Amino acid sequence: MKPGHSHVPATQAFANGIPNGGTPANHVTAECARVAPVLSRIGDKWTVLVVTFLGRGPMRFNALRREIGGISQRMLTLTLRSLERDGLVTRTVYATVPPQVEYALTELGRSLLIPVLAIRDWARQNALQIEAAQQHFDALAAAARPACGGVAHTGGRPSAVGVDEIAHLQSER
Amino acid sequence: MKPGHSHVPATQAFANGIPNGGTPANHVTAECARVAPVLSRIGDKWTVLVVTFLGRGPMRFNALRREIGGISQRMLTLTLRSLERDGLVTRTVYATVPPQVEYALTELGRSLLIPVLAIRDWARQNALQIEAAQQHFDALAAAARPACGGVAHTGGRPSAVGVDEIAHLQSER
DNA sequence: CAGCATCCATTACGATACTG
DNA sequence: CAGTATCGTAATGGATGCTG
Repeated sequence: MKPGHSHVPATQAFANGIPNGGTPANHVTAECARVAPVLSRIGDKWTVLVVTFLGRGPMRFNALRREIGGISQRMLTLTLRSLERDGLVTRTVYATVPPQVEYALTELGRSLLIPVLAIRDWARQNALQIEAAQQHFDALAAAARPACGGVAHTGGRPSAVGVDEIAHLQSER
Repeated sequence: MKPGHSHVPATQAFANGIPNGGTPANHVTAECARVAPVLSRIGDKWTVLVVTFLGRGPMRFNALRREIGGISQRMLTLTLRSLERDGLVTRTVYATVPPQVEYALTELGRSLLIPVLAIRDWARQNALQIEAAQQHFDALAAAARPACGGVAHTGGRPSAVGVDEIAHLQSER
């Protein structure tokens, strides 16, 4: 996600914070208020991809674009800007004709690479197991829903986060 | 969230001397297609929080809600459902009055906890450095942008991402 | 207590067109 | 080549009200 969100989960907690109610969560929420935006960055659609690609070495804009494959120019620009802003990548402009811009991880960026690769590897290793779990879950959900029989209420599933998830990609036109 | 590259020609060879060697490049894109949804899940607004809290032990719905602090019921439900669907948490209903539902990490969920905590710790350790980088970046951006009357010199950079978020940079005070 | 359903605002993202 | 500007759409997520 973009770093734009003004609302971090902690605001409400503190607004409601009863001094006597004694929620043990105070330090936790304060902490995650700082951590949350970083996690949002990690989890947005392209950051991890970009960082891992840059982890192989410096790259120019369109090279990155081509390598990554599905990213729009806009999103690559935005992602790189955010990363630059966070001090995770450097942007070096060579005043040539045509212009060349090279992106590279900073030291901080390389340190991020380590846990990021760990997550990626976890995802890689457990992707099949997760898919299996999903299918199992969906099968049970379908069985538990006596939808058939004529009355089809609107839609069936909200599909907000859960069931859907596999769709929506424009390949090309 | 999911870059379902249905195509992505495997035309590219890495132009930067990547330690890729003989591995076909399309392997990478196919792989990240599987990895991407997992990363999206990780990066959504609440998953990491929920997983880390559950990492401490099983918890009931409203306990979780209270602990986390800023989460709406809807999002907690949705997040837990997704996690359950992915086989990362179990949901146990006790047929008491009033009903009790307990959530706990599965084995898979606990294995996820490891890299997730690594990321969280990274975020924690580098939050200040990132904030500093952001302020530095924003300062430069502001300096490059003449707010009034001045010279509109080329080189005045980003207005795309920057402006909108400096205002909201502070999460809580 | 746990949880769905509905409405609604904000945001993310892709496509497209234009610039230095 | 490497962007920027603008638009439309889809997804995200909060608030509220209803259920067993």
